[in-house]
Amino acid sequence: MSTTTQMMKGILDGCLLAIIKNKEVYGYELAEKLADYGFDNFSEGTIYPLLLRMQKESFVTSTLKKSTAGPKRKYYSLTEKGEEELRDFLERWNYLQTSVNNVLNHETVTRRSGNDD
Amino acid sequence: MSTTTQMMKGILDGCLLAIIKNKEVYGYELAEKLADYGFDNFSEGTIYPLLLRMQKESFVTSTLKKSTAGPKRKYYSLTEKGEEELRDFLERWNYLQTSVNNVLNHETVTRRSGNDD
DNA sequence: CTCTATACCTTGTATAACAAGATATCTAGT
DNA sequence: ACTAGATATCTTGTTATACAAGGTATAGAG
Repeated sequence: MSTTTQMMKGILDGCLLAIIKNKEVYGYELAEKLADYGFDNFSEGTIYPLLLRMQKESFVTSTLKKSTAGPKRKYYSLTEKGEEELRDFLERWNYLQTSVNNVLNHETVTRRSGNDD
Repeated sequence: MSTTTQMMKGILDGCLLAIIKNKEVYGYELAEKLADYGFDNFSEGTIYPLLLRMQKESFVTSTLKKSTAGPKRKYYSLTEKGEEELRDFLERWNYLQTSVNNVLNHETVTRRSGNDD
């Protein structure tokens, strides 16, 4: 398992949420399109289980549509709950970025008061 | 398990490397000091196994020193290999940050040559 | 009818964070 | 001496998630 793989844990789902919000997509497309954003290609064994998980949690819904060449595609779109989850992710991601960069620059922080989310 | 927990995977070790490079520290201290950088307190069940792992991989070395109040402290410092690992981590982290932020801003990336956009 | 590309899904494995608990050391109070 | 509490380290078992490897199915081209 690569080291970058570990860094994607808990981050990839937020990325998918952001992509789906922008534009209806199907799984097979995602596995390829992520490269457009600078990621290495993600395996289908990663994408599909994640999409099913997110649907189970009602973050996304799916509809089958005919393909021009192959079996039907399952297009995903964001639910209201998914948008909320995306907003939460954005907050967590920004906070993580700041904290990690603080460590890397040896900049300590005056602690937030009584905040535990 | 919290959602932020997942996001720390493969990131915490780089953070520890950065802290240790800056200043010799012992494990118990780390578990507390990370809060200064904006992180929630990390459990000792996270810190100690990670330090042992990094020592096993020769990223850090340790020396026991007397404590003013309690058992001996195991102070860790960076090896040459550890510094190299830290540089690698920095690169991976910066690349990850950029890629994730690209996704979140829907900014695709022109990969390699053939740029006619 | 076969081959290839497209499209989706499942099973099992590896890794890393963490909760819970075990162990040991030192000081202070009784 | 004994007890309590803070300090300090380590281990075991659980959980979440990325991924490799494999399976299934559809459609067009030859």
